[in-house]
Amino acid sequence: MMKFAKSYEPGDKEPEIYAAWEAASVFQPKVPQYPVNDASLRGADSEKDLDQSKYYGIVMPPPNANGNLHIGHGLTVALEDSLVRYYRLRGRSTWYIPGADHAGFETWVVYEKSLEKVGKSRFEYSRDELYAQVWDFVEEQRGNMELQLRALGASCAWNDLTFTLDENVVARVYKTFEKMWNDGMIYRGEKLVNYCPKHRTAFADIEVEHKDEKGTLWEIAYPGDDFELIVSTTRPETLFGDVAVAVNPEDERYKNLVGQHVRLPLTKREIPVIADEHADMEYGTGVVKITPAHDYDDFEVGERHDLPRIQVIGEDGTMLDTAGVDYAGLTTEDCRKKALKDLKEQGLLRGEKKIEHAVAHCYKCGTVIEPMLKEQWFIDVEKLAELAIERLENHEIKFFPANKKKVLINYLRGLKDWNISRQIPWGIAIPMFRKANEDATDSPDWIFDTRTNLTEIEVGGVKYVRDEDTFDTWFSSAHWPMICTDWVEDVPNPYYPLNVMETGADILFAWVARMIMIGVYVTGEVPFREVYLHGLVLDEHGQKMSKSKGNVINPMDLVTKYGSDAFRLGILRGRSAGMNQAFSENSVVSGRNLCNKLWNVARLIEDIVEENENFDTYTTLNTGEDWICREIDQCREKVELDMMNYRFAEAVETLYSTIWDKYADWFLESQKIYRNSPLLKKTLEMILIMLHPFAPFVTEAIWQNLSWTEDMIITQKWPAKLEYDPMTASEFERIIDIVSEVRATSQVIEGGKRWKLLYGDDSLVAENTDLIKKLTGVPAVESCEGQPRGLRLATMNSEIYLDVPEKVVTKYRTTLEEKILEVGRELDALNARMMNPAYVDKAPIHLVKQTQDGIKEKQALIERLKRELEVI
RNA sequence: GGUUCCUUAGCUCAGUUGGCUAGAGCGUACGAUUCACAUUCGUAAGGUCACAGGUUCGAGCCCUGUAGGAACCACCA
Repeated sequence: MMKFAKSYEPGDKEPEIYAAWEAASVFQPKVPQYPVNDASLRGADSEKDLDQSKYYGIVMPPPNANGNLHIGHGLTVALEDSLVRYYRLRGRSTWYIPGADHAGFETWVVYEKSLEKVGKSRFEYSRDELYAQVWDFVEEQRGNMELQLRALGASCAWNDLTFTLDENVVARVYKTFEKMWNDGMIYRGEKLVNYCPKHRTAFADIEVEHKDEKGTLWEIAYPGDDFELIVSTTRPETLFGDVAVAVNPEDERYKNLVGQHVRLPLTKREIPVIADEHADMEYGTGVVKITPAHDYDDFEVGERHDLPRIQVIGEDGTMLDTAGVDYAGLTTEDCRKKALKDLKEQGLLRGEKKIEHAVAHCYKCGTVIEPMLKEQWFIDVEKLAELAIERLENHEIKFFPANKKKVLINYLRGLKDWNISRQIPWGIAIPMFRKANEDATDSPDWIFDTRTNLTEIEVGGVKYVRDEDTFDTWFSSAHWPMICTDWVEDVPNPYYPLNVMETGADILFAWVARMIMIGVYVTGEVPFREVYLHGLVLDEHGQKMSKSKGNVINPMDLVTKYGSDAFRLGILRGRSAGMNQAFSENSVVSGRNLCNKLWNVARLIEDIVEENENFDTYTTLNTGEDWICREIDQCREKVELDMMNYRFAEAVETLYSTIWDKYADWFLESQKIYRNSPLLKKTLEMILIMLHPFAPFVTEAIWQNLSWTEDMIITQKWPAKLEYDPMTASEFERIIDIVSEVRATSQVIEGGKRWKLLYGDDSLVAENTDLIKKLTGVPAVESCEGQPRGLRLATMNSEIYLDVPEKVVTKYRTTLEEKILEVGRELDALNARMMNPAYVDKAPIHLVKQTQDGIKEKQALIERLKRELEVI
C-alpha cells in the first residue's frame, strides 16, 4: 500500500492517472459503435436492443486543430466530461467523441498572414497547392490541443477522433449536397453577398458583424430637364452604379416626375425616376438612388423594376472601369473623396449631415463588408427551416436554458438563403463542375461530381472544370452528430440522436440551428435530444476576456498551478446555463482545497480502518451513523436530480457541503471515537464515486491509494440507495444543535471552553457524553445529579448547563435579554399569521399546523429563557 | 427597429411547480494550533431581493408599468 502524503499534489499524479485510463481503454464505449463493419453482427445486435437508456452519446465541439485551448474549452470539457463520467458510472455505454476542426476561415487567415510575412501571396499558387501547404502547416501545429484535452481529464474515445476534413466527413457532406441538388434546394445565383475585400471571400450573413457607426449623409443633386432631384446617400462612390432614382409612390412632392429621367452626375448617363415603396418619404429628401449591384435593398428594387446591375467596385476593393476613367483603379475610399470634391466643384453637392447607422464588418479583420454581386452557391433554406421549426415546436429537443428555443425559432423564421461558397482554398471543395464549352447546349451548365481532386473532368464527351470554391465550414459542421456517430441510413444506431449537444450559446445560430436543419433533413430525426448552452466565461470583474484588455485567463496555467480537478470544480461553480458569468482564480482555489480535504479524509480513514475487514456488511450502531447515511443518500438524490437538469453548479455545491460540512466536520470527528471501519469504507467509497465526475483525478488517485479498493474508480457503479433509520438519524441533529450551542456560548462567555458541561434528565446526552465532550472540547460532560447549577443553555429543549461561576453567569444576562427579544419578534410574526382568518382558512393544513407548532415552540423557548433570566 | 435576458450580502452568483426565519463561495471580524488537513478548525457580522403598482391567505418567484444594464438579430438610403 502506498502511503498517503500529507497533502494532495495533483501535478505528480494527473498525467499518470490519465495514462492509466487510456491504457485500460475505459474511454471507449463498452458497446461497439454502430454500424459495426460486419453486417451479420450488426443485424443481430440491432435486433437485440436499441434501448437508448443504456447508451450515452455526446460529441465534443471540435477545437481548432492547430490552436490551443482557451477558457471556453475548459468550461466545455468540465461540463461534458462530468456528464460523460456520471453516465458511465451509472452504467451507460458512454461515447464521448472528440474532434478537431480544420477551422476553414480561421486557419486560413493565420496561414495567409504567415504567407504575407515571407512576402508571398495566395495568388501565386493554385488552390491544390495552397491546400497542401495549409495541410502541412496544420499538421505541424496539431497535437497541442489534444494534450491539453488530456490534461483537463476529458474521458473521450480517442480512437474515434474525427477531423473535419477526414474522408468520411467529406463523403457525408457530398452526399447531402447531392441530395439537396437533386431536391432542387441548391441554386447558383448571382446575388449580393457579404464580401470582405481584404480576405477576398464571401461570407454568410451570420459571419458579418454589424456595428453602429457615425457616418455622413450627403445630399447630391441629380439634374433633370427642368427640375432636379436631391438624393440622400451615405455612399457617393457607388453613384456610378446607379440605374435609377426612386421616390415613394405616395409622395406628392415628386408624383409628377415619375417616369421622367435625370442625368447621373459625373457621367453622361440618363437614369429613370421610378416609384417604389422602398423610398421613405420621411428620410432625407425622400429621394433615393438605386444601385442594385452594391446595395441589398436596391438589388430588390432592381428586381421589381427589372433594372440592370452595374458593378463598379471590383473584388480587390478598387473601382472598376465602369466607374469611368477618372475613377477606375481608385480605392473606394479615395473614390469617395474625389467624387465628393468633383461634385462640389460642379455645384451638385447640396448638403451633408452626420448620422449614425449600422455598418457591416468582417468578423475577423474588421474591414467594411462590401455587398458584392457574385455568382455563388446558395441553399434555399425555406424547407430546411420549416422542418427544424416543426421539430422544435413539437418539443423534440429540450433546451437548457429553455428560452433559447424561442430565440432559435425566431431566428429560423427570418432566415434567408444560405450562401455556402467561400473563396478560400482551405476547406472542403464544392463538388460542382462548370461546362467548359458553351456550345454544348444540350448539356447542363453545372454538374455534380465528387472527383474534386481533379481540376477538369469529362462527362458524356463534354469537358467540365471544377468550381474553385470551398464550402462554408458551418455546412460541414452541421453534419457533426451524424458523422461522429457513424450514422447510416436504415441502420439502427443507439448513439444517434445524441443525448445532448453541449456548446456555447454564441454559436446557437451558426452551429446548433444548422445541425438541426441538416440533421432532420438527412436523417429524418433531430440530431440530439437535449441542448445545453453555456455562456461566456468573463473575467473576475465581469468583463469579456480579450488580448487587448490583457485579462485573458489561460486554463492550462490554472491546471498547472492547482490541478485539473480544482480547475474543473472552480469553473463549474456559480455557473448556470446560457449566462455570461464571471470567473476568478478564487473559485479554483476553493476547488483545490476540496481536493486536499478529500485527500485528508481518505488519509484519516486509511489510518482508522482495519485491514481485511469485509465492509459489504456494515452496521449503523453508533451515534451519527444513521445520520451520515441519510445525508449521503440525500446528497445522491440531489446530485442525480441536478445532473438530469444540467445544474452542475448545484451538484458541485451539494457534494462540497456534504463532504466538508457533514462528512468531515461531524461524521469523521465522531468516528474518531467509534471507528466503524466497514461503514467508513462504504461511505468513503460513495462520496468518492459521487465526486468523480467533477474531480476525476483526485478521486482516482485516492481510490488507487486506498488499501482495500480494487480496479479503477472510473469504472465503478454509481451508489444505490443507502438504508438508514430516520429516527436515529434525527437524533444526531440534536447532538449537533447542543454542540453548536455550547460552542457559540463559549465564544461569548468568560473562560470559553474551560467549563464543564452538566446535564439533567436527558438520556440522549447521558448516552453520548464522550462524543459531546469530544465535539465541544469542554473538559468534561457530567450529570448534575439533580443539582443544576451554572449557566443553562436555555435555547435547547434539554437540560444542559455550563458549570460556570456566578459572576460569569451575570455577564451573560445581556445576551439572554437580546435572545428573548429576538424570539419574541419571531413569535409575533407567527401569531400575526394565525390571526389572519383567511390564512387559517385557505392555506394548506400542514402549513397551518407548522405555524401552530412553531408558536408553541417559541412560547416554550421564551418561558425557558425568562426563567433562566430570573435565576440570574 | 425586433428578440431574449439580467438587476438578490462588500464581490461573483444560486434560489427548480409562489409557502413561513432568502442560501453558497470568496472577502471581513473575532477566537483556536501537538491529536487527517493552516490548502485547517470554531464563532459571528453583513440583504427594505432595482423601483412602483397589481393578483394571492401568502410574492425574490406570477402580472403590468418604470429605471438601469447586457447579448443577439436587422438592409433603412
